Amino acid sequence: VVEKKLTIRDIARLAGVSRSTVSLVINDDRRISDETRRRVQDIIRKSGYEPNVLARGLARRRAGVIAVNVPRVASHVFSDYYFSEAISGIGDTLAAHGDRMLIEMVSDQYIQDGAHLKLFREGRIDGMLLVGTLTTDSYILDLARLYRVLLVNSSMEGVPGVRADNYQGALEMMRHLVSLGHRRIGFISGIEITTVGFDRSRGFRDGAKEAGLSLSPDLCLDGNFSEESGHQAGARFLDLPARPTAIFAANDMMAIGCLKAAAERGLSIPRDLTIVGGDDVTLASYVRPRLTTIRQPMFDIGREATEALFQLPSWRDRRPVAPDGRMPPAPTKVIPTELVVRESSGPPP
Amino acid sequence: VVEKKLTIRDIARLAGVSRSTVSLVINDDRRISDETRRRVQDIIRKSGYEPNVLARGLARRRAGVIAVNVPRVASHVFSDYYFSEAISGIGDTLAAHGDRMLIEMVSDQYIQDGAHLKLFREGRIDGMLLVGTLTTDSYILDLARLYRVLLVNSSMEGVPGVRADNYQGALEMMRHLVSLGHRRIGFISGIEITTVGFDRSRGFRDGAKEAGLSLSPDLCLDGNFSEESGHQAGARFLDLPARPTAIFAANDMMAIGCLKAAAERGLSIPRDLTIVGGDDVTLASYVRPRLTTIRQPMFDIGREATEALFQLPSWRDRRPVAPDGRMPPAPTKVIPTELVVRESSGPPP
DNA sequence: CTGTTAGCGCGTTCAC
DNA sequence: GTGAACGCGCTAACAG
Repeated sequence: VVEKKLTIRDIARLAGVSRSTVSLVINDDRRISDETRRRVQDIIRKSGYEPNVLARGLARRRAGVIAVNVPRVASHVFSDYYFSEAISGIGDTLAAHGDRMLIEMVSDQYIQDGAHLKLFREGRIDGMLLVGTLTTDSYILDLARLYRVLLVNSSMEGVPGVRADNYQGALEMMRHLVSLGHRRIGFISGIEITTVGFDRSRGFRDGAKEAGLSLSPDLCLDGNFSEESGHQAGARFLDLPARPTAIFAANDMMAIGCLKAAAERGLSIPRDLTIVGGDDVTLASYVRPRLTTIRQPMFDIGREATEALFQLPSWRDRRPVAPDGRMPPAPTKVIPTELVVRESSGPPP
Repeated sequence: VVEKKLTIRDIARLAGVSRSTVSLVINDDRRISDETRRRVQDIIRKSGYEPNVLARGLARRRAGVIAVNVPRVASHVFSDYYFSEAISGIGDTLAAHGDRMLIEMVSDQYIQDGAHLKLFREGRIDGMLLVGTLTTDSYILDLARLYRVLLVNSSMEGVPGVRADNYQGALEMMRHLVSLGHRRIGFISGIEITTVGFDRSRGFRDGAKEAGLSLSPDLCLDGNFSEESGHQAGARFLDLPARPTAIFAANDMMAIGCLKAAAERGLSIPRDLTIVGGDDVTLASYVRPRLTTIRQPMFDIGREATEALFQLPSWRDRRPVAPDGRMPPAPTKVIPTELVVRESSGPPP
């Protein structure tokens, strides 16, 4: 019960032609006559022959594989739709291009070992999509200088990327809150070394400024995207002498933590207090009240990122644009977010 | 700004030895003197040379890659911890073995194209882990006859696999309900052509039999694992003249649908009605009341599956055990589930 | 225009 | 410790 390993030689022999002829047929080269082509194709089909991708990759200098790097831990924590959605978008697009997707779970050790670089050097991959990296991951800069690398939903000077416009998203959220009549809005920041966290903080600040609200330090607390940090910050807000009428948490899990803090104090949402988040995770529409939040189109981001990756010049033909050796600017695409208004936001009491 | 592509030739030249010597050094062969070894290793380290994996794979007849096939759609639907957890377990174990993980999103088209077989034939992968396949996916049988293939959390006669013991899990759930005093237990089945759905149905039936409960058809409704199907079935149960005191849904999403049906009728859980599910998805501990459920250790299953895959004989040396040509039975491992008791289950009113 | 020959891409392995 | 052959397919140059 074994399948004989067929090679291009076997096909050539069976068809009574040379190996190169078979190769030309496979690659649809027009110099092969219809008759020969058909005969060879027939034999290939019947025999179930498939060209060996390793040999092909060697010859073409192209592995036909793209790596998708996700943080080792986040794959647990974020198991929610964030990653799976992005990966679906990436996988779809890669499949359309006939490429495959290698998933790498990145740990600190992985980074220290320089495993990113190794993947390229050993010829395993043609490009790399980085999901969930931190703005402090400086090794990416060197990597991007040498190879096709693209950031998915984060940004870094000099590295190409595709991301959601969380600055604008947070700004819109602020406008939503202000339009409801809120003037005392508490903000719980996320992790500032993620692009998402950083951008939402900026959006909050500028939104507050735009509405002429004071940015008292009481109204800005630090969180870390975890439910527990949201719970703690929420508790502090609610125990303030003059508590905010609305709390804007930089992501949904923290907003859910706030919900808990509010419930513990017998507050009814949104009557007594408005709580909003960001991400639109699955949970956001299952908690009660359902969360008003900022939706990021992760599937589309994955898709766009993959397309953009293919557009990047490979290192072989990357050339400075100017005679002084300046490189062309790294292309970056920003995709709009969507404000999702549900029941957790309402006018102040 | 380019990295010169180094080959084994370059290293050999720099070290003043032959290519084979370099190869032997890389593979820690003892016939190389310490001095030479050190010199070569030094050059390799300093130059950042990495052996080309395509060439190596060609020579060794081993790609160093394992495919993980997940259903194209499920990656949305199940985005919950089921897949991400299994994949984490798989990725961890593969990394420990120095292998990489190729993720394939399987659609109907994919199956029709015979893409599974193609991956092996073209030499891209050494083995395949199948997650979320149906018991009706008969193409797997042929595949497993020829190549290293293993089912993750499902089973099929003649195909090796590692799965959770959902039969036992459902049985325990029934014992839990019975021990609380329930005698009228309604069951909402899942998709019967999944191993999980099938096993939980069996567990329900045997559990009912064990407790001497009647299996009236009123008390068995068909669901399809979706929240909506759980909602509908739950509604039918609750509108029964003699409604069950407990509902056992074959998974959590359907149990959540039941919760909704109960809420619509003003029932308080678990005082008026017990509702339990299966899977222990993230949501299960976020809905109110939190769900009593059956937990499957997906991370461990992923890990065990990967280990088991490596133990499988490769097709090159697969031999019948008996002279009559019988093949050795496909190894299967079953991992215990865990009953998670939360607030959604209690004694009957 | 059709198809062939030769050599390449890169590392492994085995006889010497 | 080395040379040569091998694994498999691609491509440039060339002959019919």
